[in-house]
Amino acid sequence: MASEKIIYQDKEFNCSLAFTLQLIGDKYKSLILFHLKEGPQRSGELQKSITDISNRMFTYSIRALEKDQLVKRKVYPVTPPRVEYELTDAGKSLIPIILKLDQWGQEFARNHYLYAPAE
Amino acid sequence: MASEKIIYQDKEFNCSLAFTLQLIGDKYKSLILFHLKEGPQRSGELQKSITDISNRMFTYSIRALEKDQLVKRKVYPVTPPRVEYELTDAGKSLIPIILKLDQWGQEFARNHYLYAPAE
DNA sequence: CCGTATCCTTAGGGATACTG
DNA sequence: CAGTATCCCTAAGGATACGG
Repeated sequence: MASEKIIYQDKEFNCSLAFTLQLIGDKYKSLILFHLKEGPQRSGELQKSITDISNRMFTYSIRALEKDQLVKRKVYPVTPPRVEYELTDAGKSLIPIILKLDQWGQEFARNHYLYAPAE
Repeated sequence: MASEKIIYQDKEFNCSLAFTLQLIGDKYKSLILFHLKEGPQRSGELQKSITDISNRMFTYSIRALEKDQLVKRKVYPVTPPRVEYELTDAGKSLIPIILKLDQWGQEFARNHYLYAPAE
């Protein structure tokens, strides 16, 4: 049994699911992890791959993921600067679950006819 | 390939993961589904099982889940009223994934020593 | 190219009180 | 018991501009 409480950033979680959601349950973090699944990506490329994310939220989210050690940041000291992000082992361990969420959404959308008709 | 767009409630999603997150990626919805995994629950019991949810957010979330056909609502015409919620098939299909997220959180917390010491 | 800072708007969410 | 309605506040998030 793991019914003890999790303490993280001055918050208490009596359910580990609630804790997981705190880490990746927002609008962008799991999308970022998802787009890193093939390997390291340049910062700009990564940001572009996530449509409709503002610069501000991209930085905010990737910083949080970095602090939680789900992604690693690599800086190449060149001009102009080159920055790459890649998944840590902990980050990688989330990918199979995120893939399932993606697949689930696909099926749900198909079953409910939510796909826009192809042009 | 399923690279077409998903349209849902006047929003476009070019990634089915983003769509999934729209459905259950907030603070409470997946928690509610999670607590329904054993079977139907009375409204009050369900709400109590989710610590720290306000009445307002409980109603709001369960209505959304109902509209998305992830939970079913059963009303017994008695006084005082008795209302039960249970998972639909679509809702049930999410449980294995949610369980994995829960387990992932447990492990992560253990690896990072985030559990409060037992008393 | 990469990131920070600032300003501003909206949406998420708590507390309380009230009805069938 | 189950649910709405109201009020209010905080945090999520967009847009823009600027600096190393």
